[in-house]
Amino acid sequence: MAPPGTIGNREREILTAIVETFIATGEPVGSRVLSRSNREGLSPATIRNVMADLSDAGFLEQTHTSSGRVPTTEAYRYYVEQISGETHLSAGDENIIRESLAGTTDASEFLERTSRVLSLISKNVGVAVAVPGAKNALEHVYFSRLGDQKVLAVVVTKSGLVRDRVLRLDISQPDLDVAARYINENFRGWTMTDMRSELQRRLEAERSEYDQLMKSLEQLYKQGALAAEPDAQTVFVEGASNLVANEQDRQRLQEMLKTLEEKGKIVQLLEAYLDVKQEAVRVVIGLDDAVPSMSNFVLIGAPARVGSEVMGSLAVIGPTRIDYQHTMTAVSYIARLFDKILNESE
Amino acid sequence: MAPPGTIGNREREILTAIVETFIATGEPVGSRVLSRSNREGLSPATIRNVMADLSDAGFLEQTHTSSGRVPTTEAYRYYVEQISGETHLSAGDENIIRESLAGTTDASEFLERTSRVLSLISKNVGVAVAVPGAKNALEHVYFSRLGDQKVLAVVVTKSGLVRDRVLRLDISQPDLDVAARYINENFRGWTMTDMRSELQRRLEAERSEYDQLMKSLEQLYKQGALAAEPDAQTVFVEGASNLVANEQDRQRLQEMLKTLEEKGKIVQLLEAYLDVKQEAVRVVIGLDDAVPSMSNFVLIGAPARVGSEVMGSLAVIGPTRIDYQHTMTAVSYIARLFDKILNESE
DNA sequence: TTTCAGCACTCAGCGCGCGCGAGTGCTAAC
DNA sequence: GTTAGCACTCGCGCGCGCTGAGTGCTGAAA
Repeated sequence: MAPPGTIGNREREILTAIVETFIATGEPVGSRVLSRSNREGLSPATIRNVMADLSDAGFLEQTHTSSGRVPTTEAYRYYVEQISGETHLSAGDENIIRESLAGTTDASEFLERTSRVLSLISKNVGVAVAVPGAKNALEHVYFSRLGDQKVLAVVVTKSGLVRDRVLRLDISQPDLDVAARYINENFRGWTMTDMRSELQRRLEAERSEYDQLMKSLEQLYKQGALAAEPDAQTVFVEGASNLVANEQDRQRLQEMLKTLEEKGKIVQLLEAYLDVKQEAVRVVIGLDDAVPSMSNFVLIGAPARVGSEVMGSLAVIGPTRIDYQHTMTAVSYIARLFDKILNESE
Repeated sequence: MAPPGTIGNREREILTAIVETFIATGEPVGSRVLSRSNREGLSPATIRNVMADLSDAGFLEQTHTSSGRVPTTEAYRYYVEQISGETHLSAGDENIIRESLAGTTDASEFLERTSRVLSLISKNVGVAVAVPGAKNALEHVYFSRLGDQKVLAVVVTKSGLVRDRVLRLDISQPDLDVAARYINENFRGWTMTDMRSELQRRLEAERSEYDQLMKSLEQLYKQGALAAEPDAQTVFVEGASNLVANEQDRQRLQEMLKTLEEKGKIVQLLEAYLDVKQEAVRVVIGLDDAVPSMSNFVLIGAPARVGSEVMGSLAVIGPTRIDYQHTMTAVSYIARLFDKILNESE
């Protein structure tokens, strides 16, 4: 017998088999079925011994003394380590993805569709968020007087992210044009964050002169015309209805749905777990420390980037007994497609 | 005894009492409780007689022979007819509404928040849709070349609806400016629909000349720069998680959630049932012919208008045992507020 | 004619006991 | 190290009877 905590070849094989059959059936797996599907033809008794060891090592649990075994969070972590590397996307999935995402030109639209595609393919919750834009480079701004006291502000980033808002301000169109020209000429190519802080510095410094331009800029700035906080519209969640099938407890189901409605929480979740610096698909098993009701749920996600610039992230949220292989492949494929499609037109 | 089908004074009073206590408790109501709460002090036996009549008339149902009575769809319809007219918004609700909606300047933002506010107040599903914009008057368009082959198109309507999209096109900025100026000078104030058809006519007519302007316009038009189809982003649904508490059947729950995810279906639902020409709050009881799984659900909605122009609609979707009085008041209040807030700055 | 007390009847829900069967751990033999 | 055998555990489904809320009906009082 292997020392507790360690995993030998035999153990690994059986653990993998348990995880896979549990994912397939959703029911605790016993030694009998396992022995039948085992190609080495081990007897149930032998398997029981191994299972006992795996239980000691913390990879398996029993709902009650005489039930089959259920993989623990640890078991899934181990399982995912084993399988990662292999990738093959089914033709059907590839079709769905290509059809839904072809012809997309801007990041926001791509991400919105992505959430839908992911939910379709994984039969779970697909989410996507577009990065606040704070780190994006400014392409240009555009101000336009609307009605009596309303001003439309449009901010466009190099990466094609567009964001508009209507402000309650009373500035004439010529003044707006001057302000826009000032920003476009001085700050094109700056990140939003840098631009904001530099602008603020200049406003402070030149307060004394206080000409019309500075006055307009200050008003625009204060009303958030150039703000870059996460925007509610840039979080996309799709397929929440799939949770109904995957969570029996009504109380928890309701809490999870509520969480998914809070866009801010989603952003937080993805930011906390997805290391945007790393390109690969990331699998987080057990989301309970972020969202208590999601203890037996996982996040499979990846950053969405164009070249080296991070534009957002995409992920699938599903129960621990999700099809990891399948989902990881799809996520990774779409992440690469994102880069490819959005790069080709720059 | 009143002839079957008709409702006398006594019957009406009892029916109202039944509907109200059922809404409050959610459990079939029997003759005993009813007699206790009845201020005329009728005995259970008498009430039973009346209840039998109401059952015959199709206003009450029993889940089984020896259970209390449950109001039918008909009963709710009758009940709503009775109560409509009275309105008083609680101070708490008014606060929530004022706080959430104050300072909103554009219709889209207002409607988005409205869906959240409605879901909070009614503890049910709040929805809001912004009208496609087809009937909105054009304020101006704005085209901007982004990257190598990308063009940003922004369309602004008089009512403050902004809509942007990125197109894959290769037109120079000067050409874009010419095109934008052409549209702004010729079509400002036109409805989107009229503008589109007139533009198409001109394109056809002047095809022979085929100068650069016409060429740009045609490309822009074809890529949908001026399109006005319903946009996914202009449908707001909030509070879907509240359904968990209100629908016991998992199958149906899942179907309903799925329906709420299909933005198109929501638009359809509101369009079908809300007569935008009419200003008042509309209550639709039993949504089964539109959505089979929503047979015991109701829609309480109103058009959102600025002056006489319809900008969208807002509604609450909830179970038949919703607090009609309360919800209707909130919906009506917000609809009026919409007009007031968005009007004052034009 | 209307109201109501009394009574027999219905039936969902609940708790209880029981047997089935899947699955286990342990032991002893190979 | 492997495995057959065996005693044991325990969730689950089923049937049963009781309880209590609620009904319809009848016949008497107002």
